[in-house]
This record gives sequence, C-alpha cells and structure tokens, in this order.
Amino acid sequence: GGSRALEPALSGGMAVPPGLTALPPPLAWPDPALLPPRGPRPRGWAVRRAQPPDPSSPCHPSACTLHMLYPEDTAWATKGAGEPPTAAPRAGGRRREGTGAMPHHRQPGLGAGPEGDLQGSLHLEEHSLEQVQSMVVGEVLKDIETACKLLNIAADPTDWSPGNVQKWILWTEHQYRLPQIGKSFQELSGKDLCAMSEEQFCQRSPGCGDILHAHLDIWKSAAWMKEKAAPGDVRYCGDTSWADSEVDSSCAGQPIHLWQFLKELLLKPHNYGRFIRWLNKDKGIFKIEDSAQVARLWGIRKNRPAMNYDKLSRSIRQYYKKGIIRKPDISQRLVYQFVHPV
DNA sequence: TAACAGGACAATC
DNA sequence: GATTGTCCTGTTA
Repeated sequence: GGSRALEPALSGGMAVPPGLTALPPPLAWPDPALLPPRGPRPRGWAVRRAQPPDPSSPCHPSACTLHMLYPEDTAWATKGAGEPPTAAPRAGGRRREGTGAMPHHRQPGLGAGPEGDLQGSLHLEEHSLEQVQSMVVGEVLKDIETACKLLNIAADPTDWSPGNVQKWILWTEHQYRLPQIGKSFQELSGKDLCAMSEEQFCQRSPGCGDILHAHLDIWKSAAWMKEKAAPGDVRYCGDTSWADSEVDSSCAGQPIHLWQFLKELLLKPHNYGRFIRWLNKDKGIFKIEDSAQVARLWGIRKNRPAMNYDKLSRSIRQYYKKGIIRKPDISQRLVYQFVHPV
C-alpha cells in the first residue's frame, strides 16, 4: 500500500518543470470527468515525489502531495502557526520534510553569486510555483467544500457520525471509481475512522483501504488548515466559494430539496458536468447527461441507496404543478427547465 | 428500451 | 401538511 497516487489521468502527459515533481497538473484533486470508467483501477498510478520514495514511510503519496504543496506564505500560514494536530500526525511530519524539499527553498549557495540571471529566474520560478501551489491547495479545499455541501457533512472528519462516515465512503467510492466495499466501515464514527491506521483500513477494505485512508488524510489535513485559517468556522461554510451560490441549503441545516441539489450540481460543472449540465443557463434549461449517476448522487445525499432515475424523475415531475421545474417548450429526453432560473 | 406522465400510497420531518 | 420515496400502469420517442 501507499504507492499509488490518486490522479491517474493527471499524472501523465504534461511536461513537469524540474523540481516540480510533486505537483500534479493542474489540480491535486481528481476530476471525475478525467477519471477512467468505473472498473478495476489501473495499476501503477504514477507517484511523483520531490525526493525518492521512502519505503519505511507510511505516508501515502496523496497526503504527502497536499502537504508538500502547502506554501508557507498562504493565507492559512499567515493566520496560523505550528504543526498540524494529532489528527494528521504523519502528514504534519511530512509537510516539514516536503516543504523543505520544495524547489522554491533555495539551496545554500544558489543565487548568492554574481549570476544575476540565474537569481532572477529563480525568483520567477519561486513566484510561479507559489502561485501554482496556492491554486492547487485552493482547489483541493474547494472540492472538499463541494463534497461537504453535497453530502451535508462536516469538513472535519472527527465530527462525523457513523452515518456521515457511510456517506463519505459511498461518495468517495463513487467519485474515484473504487471497488465497492459494502458495510466494512459500518458503525464507525469519524473519530474512530481518524484513529485507524492504513493497515486497519486495508484489513477492512483490502481492495482500496489505502486509497480511502489517503483521502481521509487529505480531509484531515484540510480541516487542520482551515481551522488554522479561521478557528471555529470549519464546519460547513468556511469557504466563500459558495457565497455566490443561490442555494446554500446545507448551511441552514435544513433537509435539501431535489431542485436545490440539482442546482448545486449544475453550479459545479468542473466536478459534475459529465453528469448534469446547463443547456441554457439564462433560461434555466439543463440536461441530465448521466441519469444513473445523478440518481446515485442523490441517493447518497439522501441516504437512499435504492434511489434510481425512475424515482428521481418522479420527484422532478412533482415540481411541475408546484411551478419549480417544467419541461422546456421543445421537450427533449432528460432535459428540464427551472421555471425561475438563477 | 428508456424516458416520460401521473395516480396512489407510505414514510419522514 | 409538505415533501419525496416507492410502486404502479400506460404512453411516447
């Protein structure tokens, strides 16, 4: 375990600048639209580290990646200080090691001589790297925010109930095409989950325990970062990326409506554009591209494993007489229209 | 065959 | 009571 990265599609093809071996372009978080079809995971997903892998280290590459990308001059760092709490002990240790290996930490001697051009280019490289690092970490945090919204769970895994844990596992399985693990983690709270080692994950889920553990590491690390950035504001709405959302249902703690859920998916085309997308945003016309996946996401969101498109569409049709959703003037399969578009 | 329309009833809040 | 999940029959593309 611990030898696979999480971004198979992102790990190849793009030229990586020297010293940037830890950066998966362009995002650290896998985009479902870029992932291969559901099925057996490809072996040999690339692992890129700034340093040669340390076989004795239990740190999963994905968690390492996040922490190696943690720039010392980001908003989180300026607002907080100190090492991550015990919630991400390994990651914390790695972060120090990782940032030490980052190329923007100049090696002694470099840039100290008369080589002005070299110094200038190093400064330029520093600046670019910091920008990319900030962007990548920001994207990871935004995607976690998205997941929190969709699942109506806290950002901090230690706050999860056993039901939240099940939601998160189902969602992670779905999002990253992991083998389904059934109820191996049933009855575990978030605290229980966070206390488990990678080996324990693998015991419960031999097929993808290491991946799940790595994802959990990322969530734990993100929660730690956000806590440092804004103490007491890490539950649901710590990120302003949702401030422009017309539907902020989960912040209110109210049960989400289907139409709100659909809008939330539509507001995140980067993540869900393959499943549902606007045909005409101004008119509120959207198309469900993958009815089964949308239904599955809705089922996860509502804790209804038996949800399917037949039932989901029945609920949509209930909106006809309520004047929330209707079929467009030119009716097409899987195409609906919000009566009051955003 | 899948999507669609809508009736009926149950479950949940 | 509102919402929506579930099951159903029948229709349409």
